[in-house]
Amino acid sequence: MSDKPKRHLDPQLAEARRAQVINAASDCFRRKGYHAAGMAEISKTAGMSAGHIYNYFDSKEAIIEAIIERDKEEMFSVFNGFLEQPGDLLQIMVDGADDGVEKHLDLERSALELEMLSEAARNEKVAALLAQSDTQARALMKQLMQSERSQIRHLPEHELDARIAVMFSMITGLTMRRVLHPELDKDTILLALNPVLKTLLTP
Amino acid sequence: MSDKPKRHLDPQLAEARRAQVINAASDCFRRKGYHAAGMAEISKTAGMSAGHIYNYFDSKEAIIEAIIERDKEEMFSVFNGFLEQPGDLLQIMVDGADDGVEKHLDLERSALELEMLSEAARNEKVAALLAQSDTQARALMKQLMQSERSQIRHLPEHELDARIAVMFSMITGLTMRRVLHPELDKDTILLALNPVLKTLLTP
Amino acid sequence: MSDKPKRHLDPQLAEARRAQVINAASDCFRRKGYHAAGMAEISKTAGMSAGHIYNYFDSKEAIIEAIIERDKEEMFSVFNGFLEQPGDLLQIMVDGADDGVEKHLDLERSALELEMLSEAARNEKVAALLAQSDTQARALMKQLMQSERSQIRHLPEHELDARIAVMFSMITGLTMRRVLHPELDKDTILLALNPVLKTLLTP
Amino acid sequence: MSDKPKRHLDPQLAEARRAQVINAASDCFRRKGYHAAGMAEISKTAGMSAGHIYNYFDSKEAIIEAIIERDKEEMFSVFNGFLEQPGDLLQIMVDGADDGVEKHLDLERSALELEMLSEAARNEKVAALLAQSDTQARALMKQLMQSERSQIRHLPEHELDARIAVMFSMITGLTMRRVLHPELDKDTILLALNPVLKTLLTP
DNA sequence: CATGAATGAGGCTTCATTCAT
DNA sequence: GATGAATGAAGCCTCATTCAT
Repeated sequence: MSDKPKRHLDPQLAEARRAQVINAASDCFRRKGYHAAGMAEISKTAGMSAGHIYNYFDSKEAIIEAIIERDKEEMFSVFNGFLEQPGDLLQIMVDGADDGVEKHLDLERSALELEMLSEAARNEKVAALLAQSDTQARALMKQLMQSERSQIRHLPEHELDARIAVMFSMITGLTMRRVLHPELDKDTILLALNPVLKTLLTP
Repeated sequence: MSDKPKRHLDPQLAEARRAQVINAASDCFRRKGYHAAGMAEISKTAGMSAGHIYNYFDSKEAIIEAIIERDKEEMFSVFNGFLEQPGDLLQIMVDGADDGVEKHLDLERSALELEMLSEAARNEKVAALLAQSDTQARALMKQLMQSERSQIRHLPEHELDARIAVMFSMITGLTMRRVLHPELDKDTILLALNPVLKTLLTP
Repeated sequence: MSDKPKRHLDPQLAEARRAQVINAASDCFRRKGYHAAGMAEISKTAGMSAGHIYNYFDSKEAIIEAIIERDKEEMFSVFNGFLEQPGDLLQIMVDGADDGVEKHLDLERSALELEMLSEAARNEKVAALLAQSDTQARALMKQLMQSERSQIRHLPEHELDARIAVMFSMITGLTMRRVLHPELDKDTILLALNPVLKTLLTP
Repeated sequence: MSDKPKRHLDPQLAEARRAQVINAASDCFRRKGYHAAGMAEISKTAGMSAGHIYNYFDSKEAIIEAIIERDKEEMFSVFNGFLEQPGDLLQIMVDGADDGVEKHLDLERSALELEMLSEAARNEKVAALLAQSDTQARALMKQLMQSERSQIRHLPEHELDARIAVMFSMITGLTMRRVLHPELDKDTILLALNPVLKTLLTP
């Protein structure tokens, strides 16, 4: 598939450059969307010539793939935070919802997530990466649900899977909501979200 | 704004042609995305020359706007179906969820909805149309929730708004879910969705 | 060249239709220019379907050719007016200049004349028609200059040709002037034009 | 207005490229006219890809504007030549007319000037640039007429303005004349032009 | 390693012209 | 005679990608 392994003499510098590009592209995609953000803008934001970016990424598409990879890692740390936190799972989630809703209501974040999903609908590689990320997130969530601190640790797996699917749907949906309904505020959401979380996290 | 009202002598033919284009464009946007689908492909799919499309639509953008309008009308009839249906609202929604989840899990439908949301994130006109459609949908939902057949008709408005926001988030989220998690099936979802609906539709 | 003689059953009607189109196109070209005026607009202005115009003219180009032909005839009558007028030629021309300058300062008229000259620079047929019209105008002018009422009727022909060339240049130039210098008014022009006319029309 | 200043690292190269495009476009506009000359042809003539032209010009319109600017500068140097030349103004102009008429009779030059005027009749920006150029030319001419070497330096300004308008009309008109009357030669024109110049440049 | 000049395919849109009715 | 729906070539412009330096 890739004929050009593109070895770099200084792997550390290379990694730094890749990060520069990923961050810059991330910003640009957020602001303008994947299609509307041009390589020219990305290169300017990254402080690097357009041509040089191709020494680190095979294509614009490869950049969005790298962003997904990075976001997956961010997601891991969020879940790890939950895993390490003491106390009842329901309480953790309800507390986390406060921050989480705020974060997911961020309009620019929505835009980027939408771009990626949208791209996934027709780009197999992107779809595979996102699906993989989602699978791992669900696995981590299930692990949480089966931990000692969970009131539903004894429910059958299939039941847990169902609850996770619905819970994740809700989170994704909240992210999208902002596009359609920008005046919606965090507190309103929490008013209805908390009872739903309770439904999903208690037997 | 538009100097060319472009009256058509045979309004029926004109409407048929518009529908041809809207359907063709829907397909193309689903398959390739709004940006990637070219007018050439749309025109071929519609069985009509590219130039001729411009006798019915001012621009490619006008086509996606028409699609949104069409979908809005479809949404109205779904709600009207609910409004005319007898019986307890919770029961209606739980029954409706059966069909609804199936419909929303349809991968092609998801792709098109994603395209539109995605476009909305940076196209104000599209955003406005979708927001308007969403506002009306929420109003209809509130009307349902305040009808005699609803167990929560006496809750404060703000509470109803919150529940609606979360409920709609979940529906949108389910639509997106399919992209990330294609092996998810309807019955699994209903397993967890029904209790959540109950939570949202009872005091 | 023309395979389709296009005989019309009712030649009078046909001529009326041609005139309709010529007048409409004349207006449109004046307002928008030859290229910018579309057949759609011309047909609307003419009160006739676009397709039907092609029963009377082979192409858009044929229309501008017909306009030139019409204008040539207008030009004839102006000269005929001069020929029939009594009195000294210089006086006639000085008097005529008053009206003429006004007419030639008309901005829309300039636009149409410019369009035609511009088209002539690359369309042989148009060039030929305009040249023919110009040749006849110069011949008529020479006839005037050689008439009894002219003070310069005994100058050698070559001298007359030269004066005509310069005089016609000035008229064309005044027409164009309006585009570059719109605030220029008739009286200012006459102030300098009359002495020049005198120079050209006296020995 | 323009978000992309498009700085070029090597300003000399950039200027050379701009000149390449300007020259190529001049040729194409002459031959085919502004509208009929396509970017494809211009790019081929310039020996440069069509896309690359847009690194130096924002649009096709910007190219014609640059041509106007270039011609304005040429015009300045002609006037500066006159200003620096010693001797009586009338003599200078009569001598200048010899070269000037030749230059203005050049068919290709005419074609381009016609294109620009023609475009000015419906493109405000082009009209403004040409008008500005013309205004400056008239100012320079007035300066000449008011210099010591002029026999008419004491005439009232309004009288000078009038003479300038008529003189410039004549020059523009001569340029156009060639299109209608190609067999006209320089000597014939001078025969009548010199007395007119004398009329305009003496009290 | 790094640049940005250069390419060229492809995008949306317009419009003179044709033709079935 | 008359219509206007339909065509399709051509137009201007954008942008991911390459390559000489």
